[in-house]
Formats: sequence, C-alpha cells, structure tokens
Amino acid sequence: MCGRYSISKNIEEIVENFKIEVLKDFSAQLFNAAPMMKLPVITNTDPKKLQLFSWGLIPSWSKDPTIGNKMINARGETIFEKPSFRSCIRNKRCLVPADSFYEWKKTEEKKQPFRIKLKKRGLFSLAGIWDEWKDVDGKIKSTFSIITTSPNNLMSEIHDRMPVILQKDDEEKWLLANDVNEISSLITSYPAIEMEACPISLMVNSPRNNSAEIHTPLN
DNA sequence: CCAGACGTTGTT
DNA sequence: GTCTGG
DNA sequence: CCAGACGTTGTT
DNA sequence: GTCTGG
Repeated sequence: MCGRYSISKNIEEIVENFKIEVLKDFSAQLFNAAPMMKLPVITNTDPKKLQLFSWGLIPSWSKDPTIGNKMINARGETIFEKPSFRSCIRNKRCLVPADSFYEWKKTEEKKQPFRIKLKKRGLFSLAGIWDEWKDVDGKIKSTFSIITTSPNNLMSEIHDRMPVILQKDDEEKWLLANDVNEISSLITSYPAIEMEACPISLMVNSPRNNSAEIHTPLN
C-alpha cells in the first residue's frame, strides 16, 4: 500500500522535470505527504499545469464525501471493474509527482518505516486517477487516488503491495492513452533493480512531522 | 422494477 | 453514474 | 499510512 | 474497536 510519500524537490526542479507552468501557490516541500492533504498532481485534461488535489478519491456521484477517507489507493488488478474507479481509469488519469514513498515493515515486535526511492531518478510519478465531486453548494472538490500493484522483489521484503511508479517515457502515455490495453500495460511493478529502500526513524509516523530529517537513513 | 452499494489494507 | 441483488 | 478522538449540556 | 483528520 502507499499511504505516505514525499515531494520535497523545489518548485523549479518540478517545473523542469514535468515541463509544466509554475504554480504560484505551491512551493512547500512535503516530506510527509499524507491522505486528505492537498497535493500536487498533473491531470490528463490539463497536462501543462500543476494542480493541488486532495488525496482520497471522492467519486462524482458520491453522496457521502467521507468515502474519500477510504479511497487513497485503487487496486490496479481490478480497477477497470470497480464502480468507483472505472470511469476515472478511462478518462481521468493523473501523475502524482514524488521523490520517495514510505512503507512500514510490520513484525510481531515492531513497525519499521522504510523510505523507498529510485537510484537514478530524483523525481518520478506515481500513477493516479482523479475525479471531481460537487457539494450541495455546487462547490467542486478535486480528489485523487494512487494505484497499487503487487510488490517486486525489493518491496516484498517490506510489504505485500506497492504503488505503481511510471517510467519516464510512460508518463505521457499514462495521460494520453485511450485504449484499455495500453492503459493496463502501464500498471506494473517498477523494476526492483532501479529502486532502493532504507530504514528511517519513527519520526515519519506522525503526519505532523514535515522536515528533511525524515529522510535521514537510520544508523 | 427499485434499493443499495460503490474501497483498500491489515488484522483477526 | 452504474452495477448488483432482491 | 499513523495519530487521535471517541460526548452533552449549560455557562462564559 | 472504529472513525476522522492530517
């Protein structure tokens, strides 16, 4: 599962990497991006802009917006079948910029958080879907969810799920694809050989902690 | 036909 | 909105 | 994901 | 235990 990640590069790096417009109201470094927070995404409908959407997908038809608390991930294996996701996966996909994500290895004795990043890419995209929900006053709430899949050899040591990470060349395809087979082919486990995992302190546990110190390797 | 659900992960 | 279950 | 709350009435 | 909030 992916329930926490970081997007801590400065805005100039993000703009350069994704070839997008500067978004003036986003400059924060997020070492501890958590569900319900407004986080930067790049949508298929507006691929030249960085927008801030809330993490936790609320389907457009939903009467109870708290459903978003549970929709932080979407299983890649069944995403075309689920009522909450099927329209999104066809028409509303997004890139979720990140520079690492966190998973907790749980044993009987303890929960050990790990930070996972890519060896050669500072910034990468998690595959996402998004939707827009209108409240009773007609106010639009834009939300997103991160797609998960089975773990690769590195991740299976820590956890039984991992987020879908897109190859650089696949980012544009993820936004533009309109063929189900093409979309499906992008929902894969990123190669373990290109990733590294490192234990970090329990500081990451509290979403209130948001400092560079979170990335410090243990020991 | 209408009513009701619509999700994931982890833990038991 | 759309699908499943009754 | 983890942390933290989890309740009402009446009074200021 | 379970839900909400970050």
